[in-house]
Amino acid sequence: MVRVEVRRRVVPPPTVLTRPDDEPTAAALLAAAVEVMAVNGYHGSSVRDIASAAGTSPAVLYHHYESKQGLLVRLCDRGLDVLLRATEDALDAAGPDAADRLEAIVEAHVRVHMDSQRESLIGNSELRALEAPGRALVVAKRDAQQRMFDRVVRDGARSGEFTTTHPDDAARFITIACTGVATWYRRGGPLTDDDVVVRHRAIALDAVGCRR
Amino acid sequence: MVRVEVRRRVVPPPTVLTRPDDEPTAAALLAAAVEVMAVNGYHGSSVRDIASAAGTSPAVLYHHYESKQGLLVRLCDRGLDVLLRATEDALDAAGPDAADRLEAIVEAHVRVHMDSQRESLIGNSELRALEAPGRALVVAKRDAQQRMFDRVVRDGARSGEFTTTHPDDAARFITIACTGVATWYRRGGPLTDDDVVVRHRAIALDAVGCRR
DNA sequence: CTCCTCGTCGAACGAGCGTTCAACCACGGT
DNA sequence: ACCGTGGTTGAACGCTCGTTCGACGAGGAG
Repeated sequence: MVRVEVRRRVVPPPTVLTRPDDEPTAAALLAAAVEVMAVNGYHGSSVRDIASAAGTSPAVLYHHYESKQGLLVRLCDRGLDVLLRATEDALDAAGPDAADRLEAIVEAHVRVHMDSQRESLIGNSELRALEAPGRALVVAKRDAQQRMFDRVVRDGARSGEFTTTHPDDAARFITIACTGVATWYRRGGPLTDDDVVVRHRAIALDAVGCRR
Repeated sequence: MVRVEVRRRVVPPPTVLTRPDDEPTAAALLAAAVEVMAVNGYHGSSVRDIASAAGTSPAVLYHHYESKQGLLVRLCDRGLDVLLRATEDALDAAGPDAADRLEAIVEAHVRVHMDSQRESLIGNSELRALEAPGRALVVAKRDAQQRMFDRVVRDGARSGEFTTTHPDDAARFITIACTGVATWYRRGGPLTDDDVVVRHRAIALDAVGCRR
């Protein structure tokens, strides 16, 4: 009996797929996908729409990405990496006070959702369009992000800096509200980025019952 | 020259369209659409999916609704009516204290988003799938809902019951977090409906800086 | 009994979807 | 000068989409 390695073939040649951003066309396709999907959603955006927005043809999209689905996965994954990285960096730079730490991650989270607004929108509204393998990856990273908020709020509650009696729920409350910034923020609107950050830091502190 | 009335024909017979819920099949179609679209989104759900989930054929869907788009509009519209109605009723029944009023509308908002979870999900994530006329209607009702929160928080801030210095932002913060309940709440999960309500009332009060 | 009306439904329409592929062409090695 | 190679492309694949329509059959009027 001969055992044949069939599984491996499911994954296409990795050289181009694992580093798609080196190729300028791959990056253009990713950017175009962000643009188009943020407006019409995953199922509402056709491969032709995305390709033509990137100035190429559908066929070249398939030279750089496994499929439309693979493009979405890459897009969400990269977006979440940016978010996680920014939040981790903010925590590293913050002092030991729970209030400082909460303000730091709220600011990081909110800024990413303004700077990478469309990626964030897609990452949060197209979770259901992700098929199993990609979804697991994205959900894991979202959970990791949530856990950072949980930890900071829990620490503050334990130390008595925060008076909230429901730290995990308050943490989720805050995360959702800060993520929601991507849904309403408009560059050039009545609030500057800094305005949005300042207010969200303040409201988040209130939400955990921070004595100030 | 003869002028022919062509426009009129675009709109199908109105008797069935203006009161679709009286017809059991129309109601079944609406329920099926909620079920299917909550999972796959508007563009990800086909008319055939919806019709077969309702136990009928695509053709009968077009006897009860103008189009797939019309079905979505009706769905969002009805969902928002339920939400608005619940929130208005809660305000009417609440006392004069800003804290009581905020708790009342938070509870109403959260309960609707748990009871009509799928409708709420669709209404909040498929806004972009709505075409111009329907979208205007839905946006107007969403704004009305937001304005109720704005008013209550502003009143509390003016009277000094709430110490927040950014009442409108806090109101939006709260609305978004409470709307987000529809994205994570699971019936039979670790938290009962009442748990969720109690916690959201408490956190919302904290978020506006309510002295208690 | 006959006819006419009207709701119902299977079948089909053209369009657009995600995806594939064979032909193509520029180009580097021999 | 020649050939082989590998990225690029227009065209096409099979399929599913939203929507339409003509045949059908039950039921009331004459």
